[in-house]
Formats: sequence, structure tokens, C-alpha cells
Amino acid sequence: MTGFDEDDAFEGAVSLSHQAMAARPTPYLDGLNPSQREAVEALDGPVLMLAGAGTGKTKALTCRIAHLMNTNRARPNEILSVTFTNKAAREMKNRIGTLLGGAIEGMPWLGTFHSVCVKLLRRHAELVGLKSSFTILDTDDQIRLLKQLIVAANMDEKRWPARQLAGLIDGWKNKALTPEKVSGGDTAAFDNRGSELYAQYQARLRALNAVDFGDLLLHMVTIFQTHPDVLSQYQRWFKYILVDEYQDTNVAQYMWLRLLAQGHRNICCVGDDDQSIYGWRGAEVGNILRFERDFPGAKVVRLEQNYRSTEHILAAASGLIQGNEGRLGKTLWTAVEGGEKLRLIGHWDGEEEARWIGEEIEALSRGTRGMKPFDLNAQAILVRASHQMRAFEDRFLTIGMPYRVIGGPRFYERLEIRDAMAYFRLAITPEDDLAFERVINQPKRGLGNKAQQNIQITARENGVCLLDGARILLQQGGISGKGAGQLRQFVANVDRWHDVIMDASPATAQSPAGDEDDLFEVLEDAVPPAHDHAHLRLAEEILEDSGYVAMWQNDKTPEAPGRLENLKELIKALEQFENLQGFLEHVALIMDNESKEEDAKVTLMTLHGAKGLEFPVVFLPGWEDGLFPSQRSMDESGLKGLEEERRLGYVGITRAEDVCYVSFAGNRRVYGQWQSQFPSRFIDELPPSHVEVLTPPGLNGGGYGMQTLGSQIDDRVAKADVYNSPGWRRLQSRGTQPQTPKTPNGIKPDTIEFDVGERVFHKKFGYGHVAGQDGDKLVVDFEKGGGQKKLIAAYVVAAEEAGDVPF
DNA sequence: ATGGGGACAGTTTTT
DNA sequence: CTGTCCCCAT
Repeated sequence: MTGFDEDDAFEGAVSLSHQAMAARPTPYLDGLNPSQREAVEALDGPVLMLAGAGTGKTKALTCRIAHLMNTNRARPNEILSVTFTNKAAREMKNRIGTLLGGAIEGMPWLGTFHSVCVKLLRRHAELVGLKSSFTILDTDDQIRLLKQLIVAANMDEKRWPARQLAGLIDGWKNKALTPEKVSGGDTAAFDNRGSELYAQYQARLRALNAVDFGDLLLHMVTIFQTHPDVLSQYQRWFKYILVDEYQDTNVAQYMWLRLLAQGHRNICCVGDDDQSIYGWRGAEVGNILRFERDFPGAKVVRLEQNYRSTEHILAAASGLIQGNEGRLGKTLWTAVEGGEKLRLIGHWDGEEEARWIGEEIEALSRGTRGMKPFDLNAQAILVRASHQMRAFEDRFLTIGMPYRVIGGPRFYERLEIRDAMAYFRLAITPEDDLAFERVINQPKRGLGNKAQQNIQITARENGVCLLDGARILLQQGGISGKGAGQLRQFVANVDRWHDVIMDASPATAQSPAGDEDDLFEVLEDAVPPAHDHAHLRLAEEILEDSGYVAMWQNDKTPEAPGRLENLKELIKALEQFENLQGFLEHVALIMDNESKEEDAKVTLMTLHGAKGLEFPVVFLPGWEDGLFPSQRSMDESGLKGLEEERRLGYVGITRAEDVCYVSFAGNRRVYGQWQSQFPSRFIDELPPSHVEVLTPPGLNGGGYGMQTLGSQIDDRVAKADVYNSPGWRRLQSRGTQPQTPKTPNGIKPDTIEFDVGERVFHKKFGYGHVAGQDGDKLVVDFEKGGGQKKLIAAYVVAAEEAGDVPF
């Protein structure tokens, strides 16, 4: 049924083993520092490699794998090595190849958790009621499915949005909870119907022969737990297990690993508790903190020598992260002395911050800052939230500074690409109802809600898929004139495409193909597939015949040309695959869009996106309480959230090789509303001796808003005691530039409390009346332009005192 | 069936 | 201030 014969596969692997067997010299060990070497040479038994940022983690990991093979402990296909991202997996493959002189072709079990699980699940799908040809749904499909269930359950989809349910279900799956196992407070979730809907969703997925991302792991854990024979087979097969970014594993991944490692305990987990920043999507720092308890007798190796950043940058990062409790503890050091201190600067508002950074980037690239020039590719701006990017994009567009945004919507997530792929899915599997729904009226075929509902009903009554439902409905004449012709055409098209695919590859159309056949490729010595590009022509035909291309050609909106361009890209991407199904499988798991490094551009990305990367120059803007650390994180997860934010700051700073700038603004527009901001509490935690306070050019005496702000805030906070202490105090005391008077502009530090309705004055917004209070902010109705704004009270003066405030 | 407008919400993101 | 989603009028 599955088309896989495991025994053959594994025997084949045994017979293929020779070339990796001969022991070789170990030149790769020479390039390692003592702790790296220790981590590489401790091959047997549990090992925890605590690898700080920039300490050569990948080097150690890949050397370890090379060493395992070189010492004949395992063949390439007996090593299970998991990463989180495809990028990381790719990099490891490349580096192992380099280490061993390209001698090893396949490491079939080196991949992401998800891709390894797909491979496994395809072989054992029937154990969880699936066929081996199951499809992998993405978030969009997931939401659509859930919405249907919510509506079917007679729930108000406004009050109970599918997104929220999706989040809940993902959360459960991350914790390896099947619907029956959901318990405790979770039972009350989603109007007490969460687990019920979860069960329905799982049933629906099974009926569709589909899984979502979470299922890939959950199903494998279930299989391992309920089929000891299957588990022990893999426990024996995978002689060594390596895990990258262990701090990011969730409960399901953790269980999966433990189950597999239980036998021989040859597991090496690499990670850095200080870089755990994915708690919000289920990662459990606890996994790494608990490692020694889980695997008694584990060897713990710390990689602490950093090869990336200057002393000052490392010290600043270390100072910050020391504010966290419950760390495993690690201190980064570098053999290289000197370097630039971390630079700290405040600005009046977000726009000014963007302007200043733009100018600084230019200056650095021209080498006019007393350092070697840093070209634009060497510089990055790392933000907490993607909306912060906007100010920079606006600014860079006006000054014509080339920039690149990393982490926007990825290629395969774009509407037109997803539509096109739904067409492909339908051509391959006409029973794919979700694909059918997606494209049935795309382009418009006069088949609106009513018609689609009729198709649904007919399909359900006859127990067939939507395409067949449509067929029946047409026979019955259940569709009116205009739509009928179009629908007939649509059905005929899908049939024709499907026939082409079946004719081309009757075998692969039933069993999965492509990426996950790595194992067989290894075994069969990787016969390169014949590329006759028939699927390219088919793909083009599908997009043309369906009228999809025409739809965008006729579209006059500005984004239409780009979308057509993307469709062309899509066809081009197909070239690297043998057939459409191989491509879809790849896309379902890969979803990344490696754009080639063309011209020099400044990089703009989120802190999360920057993990694992490094740049000579890094700008960290928006260090303001509420933005960073994010208010939401703190509200939702309290101290845990704050600590994760702090780790995020640590990740940010440690991205920098030579120069790191931290900045904040006193005022920022949030959702169209101006708000005053406190400097981030993290600023206060930066060790002063490694920080240089900059005076922004063009602002007298070191920052208009800042100095004013400083003295005011300090006072206010002591009273309000909302936040422990903003960084300004230290910033000010360590500042080297001339200081402005403590109470400039005649504003008295103690004018903080106002009555509702009182007339007040603000330097930027003018006169207004106090409307109330929101948390620690004052809500003021301003008289001229702008209406209500939330402000820190210290910025506001009673109107009668404002008489002599100079502007 | 479709598109315009009003209501509403609004981190971080991989697979 | 955006962008998204849904409802309602055409």
C-alpha cells in the first residue's frame, strides 16, 4: 500500500556501506578549540553542547558528524540529525560535504524535524489511519477547515474566530496532546468546545487524507507510543542522534527525541538557553534546562569562546542577559582585544530615529566614522516588530538608500502562488476538496456562494469529493445557465490535466515522490531523474487553460504585473523537479525563498529573523518599554515573557561583529496615535563601561527630548512605580556631553497629577484637556489636529504654567 | 455575484 | 493609521 518496503530499504543501506567505512585521518579536529574538540570527541552517551552565540556551534556539530563516520561508529544513513530550518539543514549538509571532501552524498536523515517526520510518516501512515500519499496542509487550509467546523457547530465565528482555535490546536499539538488527552483548564477553552472541535478537525483531516504541520510530529509520537515494534526498529537504526537549537524544541519534539534515544542514549543536543526566543510558539526552554536530569550522566560542554564580536559588544550582551534567572550560565569571551563600545542614542521620535540611522549607515559606508568602510550589505537594522520597519522603508525610499526586507510574506505564501499550486494539487489529486474550493471561482466563473453550497450539498449527499459533486450537479441540471458552462469547462479541464499526469507517471501519481525518497536515492546510488520537462508544459497549460493567467493580465491594479512575474518564477522553479507532485511536496515543507544576493543593500529584519545571522554593523532601534520589551509579552507571560524579551535583546546585540547601536525614541506613533515612550528597561541593564552614549548631531547639547525626558521621567517613575527603572538615569549619569538643566523649560518635576478636564499643554501637540488615564499614560484631547493622544504625564504641563514655555 | 464601505483589530514565525 | 473581513446594496 505504501509502496515502501522497509526491510529492503534497510538492508540495502547495509550493503551500501563500504565507502564510508574505511577509517581516515582526522584533519578536521585540528581546527577546533579545546572545548569544541571535547564536544566533538565525546561521541558516545548523552552530550549537551551549550553553544553561545558565535562560538562555532555548526563547526562542532558538523565535525562531530564527520567524526562519527570516520571512526566507523555509524554510516551516514544511521545518523539522525535534526534542525529547525531548512536553511540550517542545508548548511550542515554543505559543511559536512566540505569536511569530508564531498565524499558523502547522502545523509538521508539530516533534515528538519518536519521533513524527517514526513519521511517516517509516509512509511507508517496506515497506523494512524492515513494513506501514505497524505497531503500537508498549510495554515490557510487549516483555517478554512476550522471555519467550516465552527460554522457547522453553530458557533458565532465572530466571537470564536478560527484563528484562535487554530492557535489552540497548534498549542495542543505542540504539547503532543491528542483530542482525548486535552484536559484541565484547556477543556473550557473556546466556549467549552475546544477539544470537541479539535476531535472533529482531526477526523476531517483523516477523511481528507491530510495532516497539518503539528500532526507530522504528533502522529509519529503516537505511532512510537502505540507500536513498540516500530519504535524499536528506529531506535536500533538511528545509532546516533544530533539535535540543533535544542532550546527551541517543543514538548512533542522532545518526546519524539526521547523515545528514539531511549535505547542507546547516544544523543547530542546543541543549544543555547540564552537564545530561546520561541516560547510563544511552543518551545520549552525547560527541555534544555532539564537535559542533565533527563539523561543522567550526560556530559555538558560549554562553547564560550566567541569569534564574532568585540569585547565590548560581548560584555554588553552578557550584562543584559545576566538579568535573567534560571540560566545554565555561560560567559562569552573573545581573544581579540579592543573594538567599539556599544553605542546608545535617544531620539525625539521614530522618524528622527530612522533619519539618523539612515545618515549613520551612509557615513559608515563611506568610512567617515573613523573606521574602515562598511558597505551596505554589512549593515542590518533589527526590529522587534515588523511594523517598525515602515519608518525605515519610508525614510530609505526618500533618500534612495537600497534596502532589503527579510521575512515579509514568503514567495510560496503569496496569493497567486498559492492559487496556482491549488490548481496543481487539483490536477494531481482531483479529490483535494480544499484545493477545489480555493480555485473554483478564481478566476470568477460565476460560481458564487449559492452555487458552491449546492456543490457541497450534492457532494456530501453522494459521499464524493467536490469535483465529483459538481459533476453530478451538472448532470442533474442543478446549476443555472452561465455558471453551468463554466463549471463544465472547469471539470473537463481538471480531468484532462489529471489524465496527463497519470499518463506521464502512473506509478508516482499514487505514491509520494521527490524529496523524501532520499533514502532510496542513497541506496540506489542516486540515479539522476530524466528531466523531460513535460510537467513544465503541463503547469503552463493549467494556468493558461484555467484562465488564471488571463485573470491577472486583465487586472489593472498595480500589483498585477508583479503577480504575473511571480507566476513565471514559479514555472521556473519547477524545472528543478521531476514532476509536479515532487515539487508540491518540496514546497509544503520548504516554503522559503532564497533570493540571491545581488547589489549592496541594507538589511531590515526582525530580531527573531536575525537569529543565527551576523553583521558587522547592527542597529537596534525602538528600545522603548512596551515596544521592546513588548507590552503584550509581559502582559501575557509575565516574568517569563520579560525574560524571553531579554533574550531577544541578547540575540540582537550578539548579531553584531564590529559595531552595535541601540536607540530609542521619546515619542512614537502607534496605530496612528502619538504616544510618549519610556526608554527600555533593558537600556538600564547595559553595563555602563561598555556603552558609549552618542549625542545626535543637530540636537543641541545631546538630544532635545531626551534630556528633558530624563529628568522628568526619573521623578515620575519613582512615584508611579510602574516600571522598575527606566534606563535614562544611567544614561544620563554616564553621559559625557554637556547636560541641560534638570528642569528645563520651566516644567516642574512634580506637575504630574492632573484632574480630568484640566487644560494642559504639551510641547509638540499644544493645548488640550485631560480626558482620563490609561494605565500609566495620560489621555489628553488636544485642541488642534489629532484629538486624543496617550502621553506620559511628565510631558504635559498645566496650561497656566505654560505661558513662558519657549518653543 | 460582486464590489464598496463600515467595523475592527493590530508581536514575534518555522515547518 | 493601516489592512482584513464581512455584510449589504447593487
